[in-house]
Amino acid sequence: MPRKKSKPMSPGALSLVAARFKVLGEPARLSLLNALMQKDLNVNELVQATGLSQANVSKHLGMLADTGFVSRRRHGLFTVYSIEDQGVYQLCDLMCDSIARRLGNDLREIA
Amino acid sequence: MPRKKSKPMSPGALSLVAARFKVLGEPARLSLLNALMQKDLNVNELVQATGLSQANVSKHLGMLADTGFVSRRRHGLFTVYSIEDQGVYQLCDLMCDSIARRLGNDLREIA
DNA sequence: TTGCTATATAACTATTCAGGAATATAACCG
DNA sequence: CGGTTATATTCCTGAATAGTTATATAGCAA
Repeated sequence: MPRKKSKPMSPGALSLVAARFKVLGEPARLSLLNALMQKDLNVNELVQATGLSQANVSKHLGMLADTGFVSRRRHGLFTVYSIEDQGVYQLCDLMCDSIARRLGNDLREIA
Repeated sequence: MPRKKSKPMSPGALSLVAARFKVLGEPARLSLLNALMQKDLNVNELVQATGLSQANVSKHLGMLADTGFVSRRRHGLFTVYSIEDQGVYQLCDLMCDSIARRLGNDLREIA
């Protein structure tokens, strides 16, 4: 039973939305966000939390900041990052729900 | 003021979630989903609705079906697709909200 | 100033992947 | 059966981009 709720998106809105989903679609960036969801962290702490290289972390953080998902503030030598777009919590929760449903459906198909 | 709500995701969960976000992160696929959000459509109708080539549409539909976002049923010669994962409605709504907030913030920064 | 640490950026490489062209498969009709 | 339509798939090429290495910038301390 289809739901047919939301209004259709314009082509412009579509590419904006897609671009934003794509930012969340990289494991490295999602890993950074995941770490920041626990507490604000500086770059070196994020390097240790994720196991990524410093250059790679900085690059992805730059992209996350440019797209407004995180914000940064300097604290002496350090740059501390925090979640800026609180929507990422719900987005990740929803996606996890979606995966849980999918796993349940798959199991049913096998059985 | 940070929120710190969700529990941290395991590396395995992270890559699953990222992979799923990535599926939504392609304009062509999001466009197909957007069309299907209005009503179920067959491949040729989706070709016309999106302006994409038939091969391209079939390929993206295959990926959307493999990941459980859409389902397909054959109807004679036609294959009719429909939204299977109802979560895409909320996901798109949330992302649109996120964009709206971001645009508002940007304007405030300029002013 | 020099030196040190933290972070950002630039240049390069390698991989991923979207799109197109051609072909294959499937389902119907005569 | 052959023919036609609808859809799927295969192969290829080009563009986008993640990751590495090296370097640059920023801030602090002596």
